[in-house]
Amino acid sequence: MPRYASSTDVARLAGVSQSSVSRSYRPGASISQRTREKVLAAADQLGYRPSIIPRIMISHRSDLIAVVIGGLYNPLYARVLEEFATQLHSSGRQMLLVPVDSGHSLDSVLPRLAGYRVDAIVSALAVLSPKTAAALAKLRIPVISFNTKVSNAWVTSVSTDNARAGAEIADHFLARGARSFGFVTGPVDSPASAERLKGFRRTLARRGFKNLRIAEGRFRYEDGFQAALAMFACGNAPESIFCANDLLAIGAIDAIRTRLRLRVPEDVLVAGFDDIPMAGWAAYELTTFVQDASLMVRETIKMFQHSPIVRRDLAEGRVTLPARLVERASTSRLSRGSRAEIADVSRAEGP
Amino acid sequence: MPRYASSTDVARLAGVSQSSVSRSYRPGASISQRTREKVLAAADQLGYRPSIIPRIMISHRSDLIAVVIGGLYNPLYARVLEEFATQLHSSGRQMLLVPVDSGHSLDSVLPRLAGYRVDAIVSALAVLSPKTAAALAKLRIPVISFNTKVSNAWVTSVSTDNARAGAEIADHFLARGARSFGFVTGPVDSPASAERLKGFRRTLARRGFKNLRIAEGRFRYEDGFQAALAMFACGNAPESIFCANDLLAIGAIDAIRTRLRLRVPEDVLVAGFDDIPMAGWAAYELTTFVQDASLMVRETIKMFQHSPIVRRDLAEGRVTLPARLVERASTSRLSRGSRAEIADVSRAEGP
DNA sequence: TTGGTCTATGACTAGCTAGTCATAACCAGT
DNA sequence: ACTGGTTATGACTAGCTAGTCATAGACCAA
Repeated sequence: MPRYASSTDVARLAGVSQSSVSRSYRPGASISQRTREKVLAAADQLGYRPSIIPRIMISHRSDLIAVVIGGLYNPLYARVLEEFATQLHSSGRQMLLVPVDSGHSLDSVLPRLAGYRVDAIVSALAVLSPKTAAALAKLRIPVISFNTKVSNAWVTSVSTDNARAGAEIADHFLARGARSFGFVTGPVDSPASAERLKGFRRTLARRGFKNLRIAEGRFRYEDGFQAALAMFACGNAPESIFCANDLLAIGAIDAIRTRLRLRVPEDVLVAGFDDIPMAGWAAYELTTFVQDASLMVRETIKMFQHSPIVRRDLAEGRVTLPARLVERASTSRLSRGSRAEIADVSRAEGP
Repeated sequence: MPRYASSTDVARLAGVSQSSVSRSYRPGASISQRTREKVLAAADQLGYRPSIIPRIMISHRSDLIAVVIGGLYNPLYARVLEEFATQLHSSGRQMLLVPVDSGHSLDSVLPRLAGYRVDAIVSALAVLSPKTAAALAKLRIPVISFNTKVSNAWVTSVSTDNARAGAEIADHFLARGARSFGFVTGPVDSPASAERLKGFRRTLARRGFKNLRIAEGRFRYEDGFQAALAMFACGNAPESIFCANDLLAIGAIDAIRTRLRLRVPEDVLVAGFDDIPMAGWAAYELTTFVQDASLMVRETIKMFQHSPIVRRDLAEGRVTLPARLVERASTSRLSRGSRAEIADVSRAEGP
């Protein structure tokens, strides 16, 4: 067991009081050069570092921020996590990383986090049921829901304007000449996916296109692959497909090209969401929406700088950031008429 | 400031002693049903959860494990991190995530980690200089170096048998008929990359092939892309390329196909390392090596179950795991003779 | 009733650091 | 030498929980 040396141990060895040891580590404290040197020499010999554990008890501040996250297979989340770690670290706080299975609730980990007296919880991905929210309010832990709009006195949220993006891509497809449309969803309980669909569908309807093929996915490459096959299997193939995220879109492109023997973008336009690094790869050149991870994280961290009690009303507890469309080759042009025959996919398997 | 309720608060409200509150949360403790109910009701009202902070002071055990990691842009690392989080969590420990820039030293974060009295440090990616190692030994914090062979009384390591894999892929290329070879490295200070190259080069030499083109990369897609262009730019193009990781390999494939207008695998065989999800994508079908993340993490966690003092010799502090070759289409066949003319890449830009 | 056993409860304490307060040491000016 | 002010130091304490120990109360058998 790694028994850490205490300031008392150092004091004994240096022949001074514990107070002097403590002072040696506080800049600006009233201590003589001579004593400080004695202390630091003794500390070095014992491998002493001041503990912040007692301070947590006294000050009720742990500088620990719990980040509850899952789905790191999605590079966007990996990126967001790294951004969180970096920003928290540089503001002198530590990140307690708590894994959750996608869609799982915070409930089961709450007691443990409370036990460590975390200063705040950032919940990306975990479900925030009203019951959980109530429990959090009782514990008085500020919670920032990342990318999911929930909000009460103790829960605030930072998210992207998904509906707006859905509307934008609809007009983008129309401007490129597409006249039939498909959408590949995320998991049914994903509000982000639902909002993207809503904006997409509403704008299409407003422009007079009510027909929208929808295939279900769960945010993974394989789902996009299968969804594309399913969409093209029963005739009436769409000329453009908007996918709830980039992994789905890339899966769809691979299915369209390698199984259906169609071309992207000549035969089908495909767009995604997130702008993960793979979207820029030469094989895909995927049109997508950038979510500014750095900004989102910065806004999230701002959220718990000020006590939730300071906030005047709930609206202040909600931040919505725009997503920016990045146009790439995957939606550059349709070559109507030259469309190749759709390959037989009756025996379609997974990739 | 989220002032957590204390057991004394609960005791006062419930009209019992602090001891009884504490006992109410310990299964098997000597407490009457009636009292426990009173306590739990009061606790619920105040939103009380026992703090583990005082226990850390008394028992010298924080159940905190620091994981120092960077390079999450590489899906392998994201995967490993998630695995760590999950396994640590299910063994009742918490993960303190510390970000580092690739290749940076542990030194700068060490005082902070010591301040939180972490039970152990897992270092993936961070450099472990002898000086740092000495500091760690003084602090008496066990350190497990993940995927880098370092080892002294307080530092143990878990890594992959990289040289072996390099040898294996050399023979694989030879068996597929390749007679010229290229290698794309990781950053110069990456031991993993160096070992993979070493095994690859030695085996080729042993089989009579001394000529090996080497291009430098830094583990990213863009580097693989540029490395491939550079390799083919000055004539003498290799028939097979082994890349230090999958991102490099995928970048190389994209460059070979979209810029050089050559085919993979017909004109060039390409293999990578890590088996990230993208390696299995239909567009690439990349031959690569699986590192069993789950097993590596399990072995790493085992490392700090037993005090380093218990270990009888240094050899016990080093675990090397095999990497398994996954053959996919990217190395399936060369069609010698039919090789297309290499496109002009004189004005080659990034992807 | 008495003595013994068992259960339930409360008082007390270890563990460590940063801050408060009191005091000791030192210095300069008179 | 003495006063007043400054600087350096030590004693003491808050903060919270799980464990130890002592004791009060309940219960049973004799």
